[in-house]
Amino acid sequence: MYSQMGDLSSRQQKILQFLIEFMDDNQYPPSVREIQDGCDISSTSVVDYNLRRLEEKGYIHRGKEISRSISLESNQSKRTIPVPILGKIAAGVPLPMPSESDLWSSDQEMLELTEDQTQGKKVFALMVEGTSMIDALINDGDIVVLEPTSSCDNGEMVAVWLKSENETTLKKFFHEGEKIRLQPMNATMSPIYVDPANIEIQGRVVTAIRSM
Amino acid sequence: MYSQMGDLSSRQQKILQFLIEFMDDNQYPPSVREIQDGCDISSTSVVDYNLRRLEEKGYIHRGKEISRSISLESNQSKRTIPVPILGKIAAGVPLPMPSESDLWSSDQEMLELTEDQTQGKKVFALMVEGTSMIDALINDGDIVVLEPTSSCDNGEMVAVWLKSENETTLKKFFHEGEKIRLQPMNATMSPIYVDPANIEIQGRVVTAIRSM
DNA sequence: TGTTAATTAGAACATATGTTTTTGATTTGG
DNA sequence: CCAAATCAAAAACATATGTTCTAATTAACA
Repeated sequence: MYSQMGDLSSRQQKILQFLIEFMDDNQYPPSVREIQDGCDISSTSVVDYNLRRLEEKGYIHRGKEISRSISLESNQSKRTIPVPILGKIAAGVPLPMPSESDLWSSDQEMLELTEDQTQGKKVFALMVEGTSMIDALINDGDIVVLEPTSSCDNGEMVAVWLKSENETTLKKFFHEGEKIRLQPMNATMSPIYVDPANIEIQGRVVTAIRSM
Repeated sequence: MYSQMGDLSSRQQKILQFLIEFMDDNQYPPSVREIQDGCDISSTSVVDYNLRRLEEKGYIHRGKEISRSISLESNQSKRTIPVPILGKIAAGVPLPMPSESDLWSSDQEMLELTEDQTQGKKVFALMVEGTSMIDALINDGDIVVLEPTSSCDNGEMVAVWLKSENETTLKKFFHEGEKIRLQPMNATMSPIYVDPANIEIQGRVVTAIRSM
């Protein structure tokens, strides 16, 4: 009996499912006989037969005569990058500029992000406290991921330290003549114009994440 | 001769380094004899000895009498979960309720998320088009991660299909007497009250992600 | 220094494990 | 329906592989 999923027999599907679960639980691939037991198969040769089919069809890869050398061809879950949560960001509290050592100190609250989300950059994260960033569509409890920088290009979303206001905020940055325009993410909100001497860029916002 | 890195002998360091590289190249752990060759060690017993030390010190984990069952205890970058981006969500466009097969079909735009972000649930993702979700602090280009459901508890953030308005929107759900209150995330916005017969819950929002 | 613990070495052992073979059942296509 | 391909079962085989034993060597230490 064949199944809906492409060109795999029900037994091959079951094996593939077992492979995923097994390598999920343990950190190593199962042996032929463990597959046999886990999928209620009567013989190791049947396992071997179906593994060959799975390899032919490109679902897995095997090493010859090497035990536990099955690897999933598709489900290569990408690596994650540990990102330190350095602190909290709130109106009236300056951002702590992170040092190299901060980024690697161990007993730090950590967040696991994919490379997509860090964009390959060396980043740190902050938890947003309060609703003062609401015009940047950032709410209490959100996490913003920042790349340390003290300068930026037009149109980039940055964490800006407003000296006169004693406040750190997230805005889009535009250099316009003598002034700098800080544009909220929220299109219904109005921009503010500040003097270049009054601000200090503290980081470029790479990603914002909200967990419910 | 001992090294700088904590309490590992140079040989143990070399083995640990080899383990990382080997499991990076291949998708499975090395055998004792492969470690022996890779690290120029004269005997398998020496490998075994140092593996025991590495396990004692918490660097690795091994299964008894199981081949290639070494797993790294520290460098366990968590695995990512592929999440399908099933489509776009915009005002006036109903959400496609995903079927089981949709969630596993292959040639689908994919997003890699960590287990933290999916909260271990079987989820799908949608890209937000337009600014109609701005009161939920969701902007054009954002990605929302949803867990399929047709019911929910009070206070949960859900994707709601407003039949009369022919519109899908993201709101916090509150059952209040005869009516249902849909509360925007944005505290400056007002809630709307609707008749239970007029809505259809399409998914629970698990995470929202904005990439800059 | 001498004594103990840690490490290395070589060999052999026990079995875990991939592979093959043979035979039989089931399904598929004309 | 028949023939061919596909799949399953059981047993046996070959070796890959974790483990152990004993002895030698080196490092630690007081």
